[in-house]
Amino acid sequence: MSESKSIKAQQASEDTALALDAFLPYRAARLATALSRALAAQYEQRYDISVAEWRVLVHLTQQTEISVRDIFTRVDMDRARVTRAVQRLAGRGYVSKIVNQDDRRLVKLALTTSGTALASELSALAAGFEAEIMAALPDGSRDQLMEQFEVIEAAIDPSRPCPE
Amino acid sequence: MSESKSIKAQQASEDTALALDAFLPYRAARLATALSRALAAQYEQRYDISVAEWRVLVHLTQQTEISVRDIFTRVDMDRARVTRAVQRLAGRGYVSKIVNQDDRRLVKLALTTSGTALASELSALAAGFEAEIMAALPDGSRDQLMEQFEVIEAAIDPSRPCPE
DNA sequence: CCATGTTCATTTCAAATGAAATGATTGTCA
DNA sequence: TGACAATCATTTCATTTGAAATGAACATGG
Repeated sequence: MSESKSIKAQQASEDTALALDAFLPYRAARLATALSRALAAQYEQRYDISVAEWRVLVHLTQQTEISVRDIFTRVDMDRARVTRAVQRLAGRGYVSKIVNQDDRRLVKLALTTSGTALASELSALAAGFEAEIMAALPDGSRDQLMEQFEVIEAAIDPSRPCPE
Repeated sequence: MSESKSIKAQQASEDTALALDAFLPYRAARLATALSRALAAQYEQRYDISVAEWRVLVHLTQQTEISVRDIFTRVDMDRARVTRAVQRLAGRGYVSKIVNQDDRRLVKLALTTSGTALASELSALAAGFEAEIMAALPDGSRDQLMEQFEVIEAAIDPSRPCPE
């Protein structure tokens, strides 16, 4: 092992050096993938459900009779990704797709009976997962976090209600 | 427009309904992609650099004479992704790759002169980006956020120093 | 010194991804 | 009414992704 191999840990031009560990976008990405992976590990195998499918399911738990567009605009996913997730969920009988007769370009999505059951299980699992994690933080941290997330997102996206 | 089309906003089994907007993994993912996209928009075109390449560059700003493994273990990326990012950076003359003579399986990566210059520009840009965002939050929020991220990651990953 | 097992970086290959194209439907406005 | 634009879901296609395979170099234990 090249122990004292003159570890030249050369800090390239200190003035501009950026500590990646303390850099918000990087840390946010790391946190998000860690959370996503840990949660997915709890259902992907057991239920054979992808993250995209999970999001569609949970979203339909809140509002049903909704279109593909309604989902991908709200759920931060690509149109194609939502379409595919819905296709697979429909193929497995968890979601029903019927053409909206008022506007036949739209599709009315809804959970089937088994879809509702599945969504309930997943929701319970997810709630438990989150509770377990938040238990490591002091009370109120959750609301505080959400509030901070909200502010940051607003600061990023100019199309948001940005007072000033 | 099907105004009063009996929007049956049916809340499937309220007890298990999960508010996606208040669900930490979802919000973290949304925040991360928003940050990543906004930042990438500032350099991807101008410098023709991907997120993976950006991470490698910035990482080499902190420690050089380092291997591919050192990077992907610390930077939350796949081995293959790091290899590819390094390949492209090397091909464009930003990064040098030399075989480590003490252990010829390893590669010693380092920024070239132009790589150092590019990294400096990108670091400055990134720092500015972050500062602009953090300005929307009260003082101290940044450290607080990082601390919370740290705790959450520790709560997720059992392989971390989890006192108890 | 040899055999076996590890650890690297890279490549392979199948699956996921998303931007743009498509086709079907609706809105608009002359 | 009819041409033209807009909107929706889906599909296409080229790129990206990551898990596993590969090959090269080292470590270990007989």
